[in-house]
Amino acid sequence: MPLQITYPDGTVVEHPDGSTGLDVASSIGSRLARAAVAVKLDGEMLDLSRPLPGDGLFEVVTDSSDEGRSVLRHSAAHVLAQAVLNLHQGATFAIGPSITDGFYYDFDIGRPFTPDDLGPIEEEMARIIAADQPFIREELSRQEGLAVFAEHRFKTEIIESVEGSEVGDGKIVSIYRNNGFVDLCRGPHVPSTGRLKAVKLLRSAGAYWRGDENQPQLQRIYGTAWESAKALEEHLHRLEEAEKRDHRKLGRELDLFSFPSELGSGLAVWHPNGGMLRKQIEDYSRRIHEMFGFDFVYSPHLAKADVWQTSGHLDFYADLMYPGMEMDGSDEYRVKPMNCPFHVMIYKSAARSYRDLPLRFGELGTVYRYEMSGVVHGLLRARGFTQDDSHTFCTREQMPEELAMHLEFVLMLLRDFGFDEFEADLSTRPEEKWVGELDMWEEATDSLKAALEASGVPYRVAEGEGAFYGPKIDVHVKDAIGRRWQMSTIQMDFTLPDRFELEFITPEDARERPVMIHSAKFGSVERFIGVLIEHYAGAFPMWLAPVQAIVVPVADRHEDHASKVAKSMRDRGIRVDVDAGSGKLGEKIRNAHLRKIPAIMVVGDSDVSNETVGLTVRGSDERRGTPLGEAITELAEAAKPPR
RNA sequence: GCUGGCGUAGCUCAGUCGGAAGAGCAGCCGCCUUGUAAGCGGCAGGUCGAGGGUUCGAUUCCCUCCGCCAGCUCCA
Repeated sequence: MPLQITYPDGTVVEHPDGSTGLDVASSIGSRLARAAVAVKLDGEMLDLSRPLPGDGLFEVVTDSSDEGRSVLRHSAAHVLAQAVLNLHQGATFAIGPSITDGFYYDFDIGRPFTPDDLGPIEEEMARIIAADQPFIREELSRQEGLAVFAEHRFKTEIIESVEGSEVGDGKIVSIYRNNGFVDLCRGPHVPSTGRLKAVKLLRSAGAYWRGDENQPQLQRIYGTAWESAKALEEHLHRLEEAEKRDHRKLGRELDLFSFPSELGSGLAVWHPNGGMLRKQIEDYSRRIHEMFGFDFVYSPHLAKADVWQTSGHLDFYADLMYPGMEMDGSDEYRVKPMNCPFHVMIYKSAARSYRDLPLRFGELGTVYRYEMSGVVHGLLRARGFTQDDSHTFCTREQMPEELAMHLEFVLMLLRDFGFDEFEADLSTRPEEKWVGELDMWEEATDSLKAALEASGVPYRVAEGEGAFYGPKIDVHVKDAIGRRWQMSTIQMDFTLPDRFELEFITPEDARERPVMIHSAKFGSVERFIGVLIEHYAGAFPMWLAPVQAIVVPVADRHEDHASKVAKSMRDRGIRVDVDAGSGKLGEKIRNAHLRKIPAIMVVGDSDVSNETVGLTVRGSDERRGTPLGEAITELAEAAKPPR
């Protein structure tokens, strides 16, 4: 019986029984066949050399598609394993998947890899690739599989744990052989090792078996593979560019902040430039909170341990909290990891009526969390940081409208900071541990969903990933180089009002519990600034730039005039510096560029006599002889915050 | 927390197989008086992350601590 093969354009073409993916691809075109690394039949990926198992929708997976690269990388991972096993007597191997932009493989060679190990492994891989060994697929029974990998405990464990979703309901395992090397693998693979044109190993690191710190630690080697040397080059170049944006590096270069080791890990100090940047951001936060009807509150940095007991933090969050402080004879105190209990106290400070609700308490609250030492990472993961935190207390009836408002709020804020691509996660009720009433969960989840639908933000539902105390929305942004960052969060809470026995008086003079919405719009101010620095590569829009303009006198005799120009700019609210150094003009211009100051104003003889400046605004050309008043008006306009 | 790699001047980095610590930039002082990305000369700057050990002698070797970097499922 000939196969009825449907092409992506809908045409159906007959192919003889036993035709392979490569046969079909070749019949379509030789270029396509050359670019092919695998095929898909009804969505299932198959090796090129495998006879098509039946009729279906046929697609060619080419080497420069995401799926194709993933096949390349997976095959490269096999070659890596082959090389390591060749080179290291007694080595065993665990898993080696393709990942975004690369691949890795986990090994146990009885010792860690050092950077010096990578070179020889790469050479061995090059040898295997040059030999152009074919990858051959075989299917074995579970028993046979266990026999083949009897000496490799991790492979054995994988076979034993294979679920019904795997090949043949888990009764059959597939393996790939090339030249004596055998790996357990679902496939598909490229036809032969020679198809790997551009492979590079990047680094080694420890990694726990199955990601579990109670399991043995394996040694992982990371690498990357691309369809061509050029694509590999481009990728390495992108890595370099990302490195240039590193907020820790830019933070030092632009003199924004530092992490003095004397203070301890994860604790930042803000220098004047960073302080100005941060002030602009926090001022903006206050303005927009006020706009959306939030009240400002303030709370201390520590509180009695009892309150953390009541809130549940000591039961669920103690690992991340700094240990208690006890003065002789008095109560134990804890530094705050969150602001919620304080805002709850403010709620409780008076008898609340339904007429008071919703109550929205906002605070730039600094919290401290003892993050594991290995995860501390500049501003993006610090141990002391400030949340633009709010807690909204409202009735159940008000909940949908409040949630929609919170989402509108965070989207406006993120857009104002130059992010325009969003993705949201809607995390729903966990299967097992949860509190509150089922219909309340459903109502809240539906409200969050409705708010997301209305906003037009694409979202995915993270089934069961909500906290035990309520569903939530996390908003992610894409930055200038396409990376995804989690920023804002809007979180329902059905447990704190209970734990603290919050009440309000209803129109019927009954007592009822309010519900509570936690929300952090920046997430953490520190982290947000870290992301902003990387997004803008340190070249902030003018309203955020610590120094917005610099006046550069051409020679000493222009310094008085430069000061006057600066003064009149300052009067218009522009943050301006004068470069009164003794250097040449070129040097001062260069320094201004390095400081990423948005506007440069050069003043020389003709400018003094004509009341003009040589104006260069970032992104546009120099304009010699611009009238001073015109320049100032223009810059004052450009320096205005979005709201 | 765990594994590995690191820690030398404010910054970026040389160097010492155990025997007097270096460069560039930045800083300071002079000269130059400058028109859009580095003018020239000089000076100063380091308990070689901290503590302990081995040694005649430690920045170098060993141990502990502090700090930094990468990674620690994107599941054959």
